[in-house]
Amino acid sequence: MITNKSEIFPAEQQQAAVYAKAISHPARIAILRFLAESKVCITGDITDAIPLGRTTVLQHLQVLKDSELITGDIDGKRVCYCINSDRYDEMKQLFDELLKKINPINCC
Amino acid sequence: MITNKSEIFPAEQQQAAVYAKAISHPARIAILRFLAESKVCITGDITDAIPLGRTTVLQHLQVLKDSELITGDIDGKRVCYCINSDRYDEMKQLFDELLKKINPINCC
DNA sequence: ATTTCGTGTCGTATGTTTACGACATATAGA
DNA sequence: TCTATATGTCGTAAACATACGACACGAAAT
Repeated sequence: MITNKSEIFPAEQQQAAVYAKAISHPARIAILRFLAESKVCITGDITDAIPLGRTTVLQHLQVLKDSELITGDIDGKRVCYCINSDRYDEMKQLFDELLKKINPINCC
Repeated sequence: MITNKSEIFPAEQQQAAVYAKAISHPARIAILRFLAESKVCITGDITDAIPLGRTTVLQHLQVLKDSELITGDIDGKRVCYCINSDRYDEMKQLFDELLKKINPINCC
């Protein structure tokens, strides 16, 4: 059975949905905020800052990487996770446009 | 096994995540846009406008209702789905604050 | 050389989401 | 009354998400 038909919708809406999904868990919002505020962004530090198991945090990091909102580059022994500014700006713009387009009217 | 620990995060982040989840599928973005643009917002019309089965559309409507972004009031024979302006404004504000707080820095 | 530390991957349990057909109900019209 | 229409509910299959322990690997410290 087909369990995903997302591709039949306009690309713009698909991409907005991808970003929305990326930030649809409080842990991932917390990770983004931590990355934005910290200067040293390595996995260990992130795990310490988020009250979840290390594996779970890694998983959330992977979800964020899949959405391309963050990068995870190897820096010698450690891995440095950073917010991808370009994608982040794209997300902001997509949300801005989307929210502007939807103007609630009371129809009933 | 515990499979959800969302409640350990700040309420603000939880609520932002709830709204993000609500718009994390292109079908639901399409529904919101349709509701914003149409004057007659009944289930049948929505089903006609979204290229998915009627049951699936109803399910997406239920997700949006759970997030309180829309209401679904019975209007005689028909049910009128509308965007909940108050919640919609709250979502806009939460996203705005969140996106403002996260200022990407290149740490590597 | 051995241990420790930081990291990633694998497996697994449980719950949620997406998609839809089949059925039920209730109102309006023939 | 019977039929058509609009709607909601139930069940179910497949996939995805969340959470975490156990294991593997490589670099640095002892």
